[in-house]
Amino acid sequence: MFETTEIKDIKEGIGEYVKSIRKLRKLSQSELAALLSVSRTTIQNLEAGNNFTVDTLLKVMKEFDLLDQLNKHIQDAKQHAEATQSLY
Amino acid sequence: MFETTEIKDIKEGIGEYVKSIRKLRKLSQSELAALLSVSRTTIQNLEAGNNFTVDTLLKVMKEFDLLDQLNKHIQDAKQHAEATQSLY
DNA sequence: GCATATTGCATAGTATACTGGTCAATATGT
DNA sequence: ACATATTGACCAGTATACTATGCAATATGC
Repeated sequence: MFETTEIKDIKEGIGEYVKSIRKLRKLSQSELAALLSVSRTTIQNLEAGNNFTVDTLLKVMKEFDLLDQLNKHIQDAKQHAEATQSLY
Repeated sequence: MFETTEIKDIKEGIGEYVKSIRKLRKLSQSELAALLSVSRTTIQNLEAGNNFTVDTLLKVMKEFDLLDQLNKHIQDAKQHAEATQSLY
């Protein structure tokens, strides 16, 4: 049907996700921030669902070895879009 | 084994992906920018693989009805992380 | 070929994400 | 209970994403 998810929902979901994997690794916000060379405030805002840059999110995902997986998703999605394109 | 994908690769991949779905919808950068109430420069930078905010990316994905799908991915990933957590 | 639309890139000003710091409230461990 | 660590929230200053604009290079359509 129609889109029910809002941008705010996604940002909050990402924040909760980052928090859960950070806990999995038994890291404090300060420790994670230090690993990524960003401030704790940046981690705090990300986890709180405020606006942030992709660089910040991707630094987190790189730290947690999620970049290759994400890259596959993006490449698949791109291939799908380009395949659809070529039908016309 | 080890992570081979770099942050820059992801941003470029996202840029190419956005460009391909924009073309699918037969929109110019200016038209998409107007739909999202952002500047063409912002779309240009996103597609070029420069740094950008999640708000910008999510506005694009919302326009292309991709938020629900993205939300599912995030919730699944979060569930997985929390399930792993509870094993300890 | 030509005219028009679109794109890539640069630049200056504005908005805002990021930084570094502090403090109170809340967890955590002994 | 207590001491310590962690978190959430705020604030002032800095870095940078976003805006608006212009222009050259490249597509697109006639």
